[in-house]
Amino acid sequence: MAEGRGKTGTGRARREGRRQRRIARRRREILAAAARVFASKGFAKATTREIADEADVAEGTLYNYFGGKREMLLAMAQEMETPLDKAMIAVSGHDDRTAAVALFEAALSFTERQIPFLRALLSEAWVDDDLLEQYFTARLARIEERLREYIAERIAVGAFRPFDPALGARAMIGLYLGLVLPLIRGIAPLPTPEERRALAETVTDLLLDGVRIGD
Amino acid sequence: MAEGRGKTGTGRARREGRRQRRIARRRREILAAAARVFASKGFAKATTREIADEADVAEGTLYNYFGGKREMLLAMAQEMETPLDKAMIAVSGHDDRTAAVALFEAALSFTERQIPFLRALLSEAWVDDDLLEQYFTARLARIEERLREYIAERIAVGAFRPFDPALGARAMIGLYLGLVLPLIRGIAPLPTPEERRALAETVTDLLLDGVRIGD
Amino acid sequence: MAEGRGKTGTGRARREGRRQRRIARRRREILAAAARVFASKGFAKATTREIADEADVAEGTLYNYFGGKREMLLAMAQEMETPLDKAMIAVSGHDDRTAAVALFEAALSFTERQIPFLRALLSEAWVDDDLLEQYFTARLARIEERLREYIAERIAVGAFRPFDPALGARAMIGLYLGLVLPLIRGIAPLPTPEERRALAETVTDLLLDGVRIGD
Amino acid sequence: MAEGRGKTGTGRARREGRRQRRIARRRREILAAAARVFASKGFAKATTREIADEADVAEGTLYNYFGGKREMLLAMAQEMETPLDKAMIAVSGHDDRTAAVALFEAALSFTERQIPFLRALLSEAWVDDDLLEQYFTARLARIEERLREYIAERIAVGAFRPFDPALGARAMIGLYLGLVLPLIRGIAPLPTPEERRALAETVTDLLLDGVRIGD
DNA sequence: AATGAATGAGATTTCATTCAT
DNA sequence: CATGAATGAAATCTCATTCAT
Repeated sequence: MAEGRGKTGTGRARREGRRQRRIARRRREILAAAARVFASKGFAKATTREIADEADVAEGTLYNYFGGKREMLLAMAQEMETPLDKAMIAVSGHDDRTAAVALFEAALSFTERQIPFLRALLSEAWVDDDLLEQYFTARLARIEERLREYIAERIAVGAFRPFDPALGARAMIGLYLGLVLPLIRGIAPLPTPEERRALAETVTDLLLDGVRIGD
Repeated sequence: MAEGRGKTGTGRARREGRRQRRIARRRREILAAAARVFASKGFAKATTREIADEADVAEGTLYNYFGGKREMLLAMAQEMETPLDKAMIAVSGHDDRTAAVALFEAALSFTERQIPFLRALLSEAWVDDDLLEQYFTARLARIEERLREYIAERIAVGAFRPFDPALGARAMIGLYLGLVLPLIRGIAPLPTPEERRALAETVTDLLLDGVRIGD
Repeated sequence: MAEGRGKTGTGRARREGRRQRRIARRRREILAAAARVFASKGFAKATTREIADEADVAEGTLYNYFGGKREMLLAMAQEMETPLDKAMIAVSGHDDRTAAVALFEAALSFTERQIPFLRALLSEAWVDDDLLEQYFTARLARIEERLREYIAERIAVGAFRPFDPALGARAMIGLYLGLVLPLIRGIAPLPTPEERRALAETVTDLLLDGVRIGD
Repeated sequence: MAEGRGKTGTGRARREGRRQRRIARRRREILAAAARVFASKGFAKATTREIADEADVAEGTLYNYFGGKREMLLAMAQEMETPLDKAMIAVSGHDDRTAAVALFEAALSFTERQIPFLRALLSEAWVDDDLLEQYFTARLARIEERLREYIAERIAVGAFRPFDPALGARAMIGLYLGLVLPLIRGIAPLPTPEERRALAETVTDLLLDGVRIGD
């Protein structure tokens, strides 16, 4: 912040910088270790000893970086990207199919990147209302609203057949969740990029034109 | 001493019957109490003290009916109906839309009836592979297979457009799961019967004909 | 007490007698069952449920016959014969060897008859001073005293070489205990009557003349 | 940073050494406390709370040193010396009487040193077959075999009168056990060194020459 | 008298957190 | 900052005893 303090100052600053980076790195390592443990046994069954072992530090060290077990979970939630807004803006202007496929792919790949955090957080969000609301419901609600508006508009211009936009939005999000949860839980294998695209296209086509031939 | 105890015999049998019923009732009460507690705090955080309080018995009494906390969970799983087979048979012969709406409604109403058990079990199934496999994955896999066959057949006769039946089946189950999980988790309000039907119809129509007008 | 009360009285008395005998028999059965359980797991680890199962009655029934678990143990102790006095009197007048062999055999066969009770009681007497004192130390002390007197007298008349009678008595009782404990504990096989006699004779000869030839 | 840390290196090593010793000492303290408690109430009735109180640590601390109550018992058994082999070798070459007296004294003094452990272990060995076999029967069997061989040999050279060596060995061990158990149990006072020697001599003389004068 | 379900005190064990080194 | 032993609250489970039937 204060600059130009000569050699010593710079040296101290540099050292300070290294220290900061070292601390940040250690923090990330611990968080990643905690995520792995939470993911595999659930938050409640995970022990600080296990986390410490996984992170290769002593138990006491955990408390130099986090206030406690629960704070690690909250830190994970905050660390997680909130990505879909960008993706939604990026696809505006394209036709329905292109946009939908791109969005679906983006959502899938975002999910995959966050799997350990998501798996860890969901284990607890299933029973913790605050966590669920703050980090999941709230985010999904924003997306759902956008979808609702989009659908309503497409119906208004006669591009979509008339149906309840709210139900439609819920169904789309439901479809996404239902496909993605087995990935997070680890019972469905991660798709290759090609499979991901094929999945996105198939689902998009089903959504747009349905399964049935004729009308 | 010997014989001539029509009355006595009956009396003893009757008493035994009452006893059996009393025991079965108590067992159900405890299981329901456990389900409520598991559902609200998750299996791991639930304590036997809370379950006992909720069931209004002493802690020790729990162990006269179940071997321990985990056995209560397994008892819940076994108590749960496996219903969809019947429903699938019931709708065979109807046209696609009628059958699909009926199935979806059946699945929804089955789910609603089992909400406390489902919520309790899922909290643990999220971190317990055995439980997940035995009581969820296995059941869903059977349903998924049936769907796959059905789709393949409809494509073969030219009623459905050609797409990967496996992906289609996964997508349908995913759609169901995604819609139903918020209900189980308790963040979406239970639909009224009318809403349930509307939801089933909307989803079915989306599935069959898609959102888009024209082709 | 009051006799000649006619038919009814006699009938009632008879019935009462039967009842008394039935009760006494049931009591003995329960005590024997308890002894078996105590013997195999020790008093502390034995459970009333196990005793009840072994005796083929309900748990509550135990409390109609005994005040509780501990009272069963005490009842065992009281039930046990105190036999050696008679035996000691019986052998007086015989020569040393005959008397000693007979005594040793009597002690062995008494012990064998009481094995379940002894094993049960000793498990607890090892840690319960009252029980040990009341039922073991006290009895042995009486026997030890008699032995001491006997030895002193034989030394006085020049039949035994001079040695400390107290130590000698302790050694004899110790010899008996050390031989008999493995039987009670169940790690040495019960001797046949012939083996018992051979053991008694060998031990007696060792005691009287030692192992060494010459002098 | 690199090298030149003769002092530091030594310091760290020293600290580590102190730590190791502190841990070992604490372990011994806990084990001794456990032995006292087991000895006075028996293994089954002893509670971890009592052990912790006796050792003046918190209950949880016990589990930093031992896996549980039973592991404490096993640790005691393993900690116990197995001494008599050395003693038996030490006396070979002496005449019978000198050797026997020395052995008996050695056995007595070994026993006395181990009294708390022995008393603790025997309380459980009385009802636990594995413990008895592993830590008592097995050791005694080895000693018994040696005695048997020794007796057989002495009989062969005409030094001992002919009798069953197996019975003789059993009798000698029985004599030892019977004399020593009251000491372990705490009902006979510990002998002074002089009394110990007198006891060893008396018992040896009885064994060698018997009580009887003449033949 | 017999039964066995209910009880609740108490035992063992785990684990998040603290703190002296 | 790192360490890891100590802590003690809390959880699960057992079992002797009671008591309504």
